[in-house]
Amino acid sequence: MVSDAESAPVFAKPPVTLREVAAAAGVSVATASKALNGQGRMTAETRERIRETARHLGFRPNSLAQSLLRKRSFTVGLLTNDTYGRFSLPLMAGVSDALVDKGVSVFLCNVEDDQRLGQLHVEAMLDKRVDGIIATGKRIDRHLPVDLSDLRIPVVYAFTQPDPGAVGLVSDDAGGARLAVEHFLRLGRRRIAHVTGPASFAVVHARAEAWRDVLKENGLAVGEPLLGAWSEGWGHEAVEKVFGQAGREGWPDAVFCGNDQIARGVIDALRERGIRVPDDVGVIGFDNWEIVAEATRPPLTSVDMNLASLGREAGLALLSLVDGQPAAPGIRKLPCRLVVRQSCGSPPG
Amino acid sequence: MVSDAESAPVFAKPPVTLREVAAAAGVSVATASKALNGQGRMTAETRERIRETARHLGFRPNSLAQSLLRKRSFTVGLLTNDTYGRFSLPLMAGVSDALVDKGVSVFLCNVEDDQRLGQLHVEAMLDKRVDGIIATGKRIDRHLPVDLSDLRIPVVYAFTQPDPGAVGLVSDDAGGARLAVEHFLRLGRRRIAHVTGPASFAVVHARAEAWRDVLKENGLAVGEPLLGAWSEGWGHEAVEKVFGQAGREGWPDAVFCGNDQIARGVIDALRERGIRVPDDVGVIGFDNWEIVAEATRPPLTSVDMNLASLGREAGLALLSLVDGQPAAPGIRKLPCRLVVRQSCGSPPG
DNA sequence: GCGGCTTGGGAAAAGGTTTTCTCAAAGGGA
DNA sequence: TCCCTTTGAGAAAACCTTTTCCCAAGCCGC
Repeated sequence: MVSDAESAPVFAKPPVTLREVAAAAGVSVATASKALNGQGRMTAETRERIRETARHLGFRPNSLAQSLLRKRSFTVGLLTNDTYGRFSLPLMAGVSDALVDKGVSVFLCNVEDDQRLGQLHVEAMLDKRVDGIIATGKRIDRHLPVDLSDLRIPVVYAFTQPDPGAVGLVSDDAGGARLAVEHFLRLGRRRIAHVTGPASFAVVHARAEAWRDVLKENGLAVGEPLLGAWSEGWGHEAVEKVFGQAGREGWPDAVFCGNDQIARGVIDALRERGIRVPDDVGVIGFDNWEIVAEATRPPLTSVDMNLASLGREAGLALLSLVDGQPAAPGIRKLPCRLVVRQSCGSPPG
Repeated sequence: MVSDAESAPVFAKPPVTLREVAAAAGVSVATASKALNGQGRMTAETRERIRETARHLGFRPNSLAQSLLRKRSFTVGLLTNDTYGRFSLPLMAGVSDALVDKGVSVFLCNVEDDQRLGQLHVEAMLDKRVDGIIATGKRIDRHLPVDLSDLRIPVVYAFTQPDPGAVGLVSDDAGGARLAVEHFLRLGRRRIAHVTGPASFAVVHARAEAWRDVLKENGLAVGEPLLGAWSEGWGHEAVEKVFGQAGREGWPDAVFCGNDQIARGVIDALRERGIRVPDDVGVIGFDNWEIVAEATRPPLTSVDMNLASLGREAGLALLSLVDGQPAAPGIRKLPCRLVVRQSCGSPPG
């Protein structure tokens, strides 16, 4: 089909410049620029002729030159230390999604937990004149290993601990927990246990407190949450602790879990003890990690933190900051939603 | 500590330019440039004085201006349609890791399976004068929804189907399968079943063929692989099919699974039937998805595709292409490795 | 016929850096 | 003392686009 000469990968042919377009159309570069940008005054036919020439030549303006002039690169940096994790991913997709339509590209910077790497990435981004930075991480209550508090460009924090005075977006964990517990209550469940992660996580306390609050508001007995690891194994252990003792009548009829892996462990352990889910006990997880939630038997009802939306919001917030809109500093909490599957049963009706 | 005036986020202060450094040092910009880049001729003290001035002023060259001039942006694009998946992540980390030290930043572009989005991202990257593009995806045997075959910049394909004549890096799935089966053989297992994904995936055939070959080479009976879905559920089903019938003597003593989720389903189903892992049956998975492999009971031995290395290699390959080194086109397969946990038992000795 | 206004379009600067060319001064040999 | 070479450093072009001025021609009213 194509000749050898053409099929050989020749990367040399340089892109066509505005100067060439102008020459081909018989005008000056100034006029050409104005024609293409809808600026300046000229006859309609001149404008159209230039546009046609540009189209024909496949002209695309050099972003580098534009950025240099406008002092705006249409580029932002996304800093994360959660490269392998499942939190950053939907979040990044949301950011990218919100920005691509506005012609903004995203530099992905994985800083691990390495100060040096963080420094390196931030300097590279600054040198490349990013318009702003979004910082994200695997924990809502930890800082990235890098100081962004004194940059000359705007910074938005999403799903990570913001610096004081900065704009931060996080999930409303307490609200998410309420969603779960109130769902149980609507289904007629009354003895609702809470099995969650380690005390060192802020979200553990936020969710536990909300769990406690809802129970109190409804005049129900409140116990202590069971703190452990974020793992299936801890789910098993917890079931042993709670269901391994005493008479059946003291058992919970619902377990609200701090994440989906714990919930998975809980469900498996319950099944192994012959306790039926959802008939005897309802279970709700957190994170709505689909690949886990859909594989449990029965599929797991779970709280979704809407991370993609969080990412989109973060992208838009950064953009408006870049445009000079003063954003209200402080932490904004975005609502979670409950994804109902089959681990809680149906209302008694 | 800091005054209000200082703590207010003022983004205005522009970066210091070479011109300012030159003025402060009492030389021309040309001399300043040469001093900082180790070019040109001047007295050692002049050079050092300029460098000191630059350091003191916190001068950092504007990458945009440099790129414009050098026609080299130290920026590459990473195209993927696997934003939520677990394959792209380690791969992206590897790419970023290989490039950050060379001052190269990575644009992350999530194209989903959307042609329009792909086009949009590619054009944005081209406009921003990326030096090259790495294409990656969730399947080794599918193209991204975008044509990269005729760009004027180098492209490397990693873990996705390359265009003919391009440079492609993939995992050696056959080699990985051999690793697994040979591990079983070393442990004295002789009746090795293979439960894997749908026939529409090329890797399914590559791995199954390697499985078959190793068995043949060792003079063992070869059956048909069991094709199904990439899910835990299919793992359960498969166990039922294989272990649900006939006498114990016909049962396999090992199951090689096409991914870790299937393996997890297999292990759970075996346990539920009272068949012990690894005593009665050994199990090996594929992907080494740690969060799954470590949560199975017992923890799962699995084939790791070394995706981070794949990413690093892809990054380096692209860089050498950008530097004008002609790389051998075609698909290069990178070896897998076996991560041994406890689902296969110990050698008989 | 002339001053002023509009219209269509160009020249040039700006943005920050690199690189090539040029040039003046100094030094050395005869 | 004169010529040639080396040394040290600056001027200017180049990269590509945008934008601000500026200018010439044509038109209006008077």
